Amino acid sequence: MKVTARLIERLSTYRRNLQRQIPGAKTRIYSHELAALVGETPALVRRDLMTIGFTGSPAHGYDVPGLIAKIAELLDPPGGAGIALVGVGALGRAILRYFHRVHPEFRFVAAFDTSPDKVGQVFDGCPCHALDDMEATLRQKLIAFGVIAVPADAAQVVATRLVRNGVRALLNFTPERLQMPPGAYVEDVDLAASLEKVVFFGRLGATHAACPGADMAGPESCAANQDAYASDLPSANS
Amino acid sequence: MKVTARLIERLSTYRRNLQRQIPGAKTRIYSHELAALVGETPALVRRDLMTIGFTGSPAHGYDVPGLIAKIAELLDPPGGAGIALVGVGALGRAILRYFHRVHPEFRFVAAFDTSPDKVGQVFDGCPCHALDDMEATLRQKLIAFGVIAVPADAAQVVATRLVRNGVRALLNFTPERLQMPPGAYVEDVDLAASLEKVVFFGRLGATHAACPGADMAGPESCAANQDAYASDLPSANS
DNA sequence: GTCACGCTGTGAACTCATTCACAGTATAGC
DNA sequence: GCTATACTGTGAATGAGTTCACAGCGTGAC
Repeated sequence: MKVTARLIERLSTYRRNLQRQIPGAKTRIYSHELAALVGETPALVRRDLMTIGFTGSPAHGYDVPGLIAKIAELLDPPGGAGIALVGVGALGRAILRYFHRVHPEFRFVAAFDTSPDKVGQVFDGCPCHALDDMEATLRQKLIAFGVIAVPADAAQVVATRLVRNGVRALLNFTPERLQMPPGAYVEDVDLAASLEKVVFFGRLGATHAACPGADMAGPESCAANQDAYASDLPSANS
Repeated sequence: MKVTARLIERLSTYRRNLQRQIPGAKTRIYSHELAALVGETPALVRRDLMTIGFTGSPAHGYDVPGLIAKIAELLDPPGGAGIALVGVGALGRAILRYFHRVHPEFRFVAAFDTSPDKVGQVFDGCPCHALDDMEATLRQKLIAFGVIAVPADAAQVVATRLVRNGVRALLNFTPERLQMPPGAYVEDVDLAASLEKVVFFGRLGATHAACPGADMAGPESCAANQDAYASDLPSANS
């Protein structure tokens, strides 16, 4: 089974979108339906499900609960993942709140910050420790995953401390490229670069009539779904 | 010039990392130096600069201020971009604060929320309006870019309203796949999927010794830079 | 019972992105 | 001035990732 990051990302959205359907309304789904749900092609959906070894039937498509279970088996760690957050600033707190409310399956079991008035507080169920307690806390709670939401200059230092104490993968909100030992994984979320893309392609779409096709080609969602826009959407006026 | 989203993303990080260097310390840079700075290959850096039509000299490499200027010319809209935020919850406020502090070049000129106690307030320099004022405000301030940080169910409705009133590109923090008219651009930031990747590949790295190479191949940063880790890093103990 | 349909599973084709590899060239050293 | 060096610019090779296209099959209609 060749597992790429893109595949994991898509599996995650498959599951999320399947769960979002009214439960029980549809216990089976065709590749083209799931594809429409997540904005991919039916062929890719079929290939992905083939890749993870989940098979459907030509007659009824794929079994929804079974697929959700299969994805869970693949993605979810057996005991539930304990995650640490470093940096309880505005971004850090937003992350804690967001996951606490929307994705409680990700358990943030410890946060770390330098600020004395944050240490000791509990943010959305996650206790904030002093940075000095990091080593002890990480080892005691067997934390294997970390989220870095500190200023860029501190990122590498923090990352190094995390991986030295059992953390094996990081979500990095810093623009810094982190040096990691082999085997460790870093997923970067670069908000500035993302917004930069928005501004660039938005400007493009304005000038030329086009994102797609000709010359300066915009990607992804850009003009995907040329069909069925406009009038027959959930109306939003007034 | 064939411009892809990946290219824009890299250009953004090239610039950010060049600017982060002590100004004036280095007015020229070689492709392999820039590559090391951003975690890419020298060949890709050269290809990217070639793509945007920026040339260096074999003797001295690329001119740093010139390159920064060239990227700015390409990425930055002439008048500065006016951006709107919809959804001033925890995530929305964090976004406002983050960009206000770290990237003030992105000007958030209006925010929108349903909650009456937020309307009228100013968050990090960005005034919050009622959702009903969206149409007027967007048109009056000529806002062309939007950031969606509302609950998933509201995302499509909000997106539709935005693009109907002049917004041409969106940054979408919702897992919802937005239906857009052709020419409009959506950049998705899926925090749950990102964390899911972290958990998955972190777990992999634990079990097998490997992310790279064999069989279940992890991507990106995973074990990139096997060199120079460990002891000679900015020390972080105690 | 038989037929036609529409779906899955998948090898092969294709497209896009990255890396290789080297010709061309400007400098520094001798 | 001439040679060795180290880099850029870029066509070609490679390698992912995605889509095509179709064989195979279970189901519903008649």
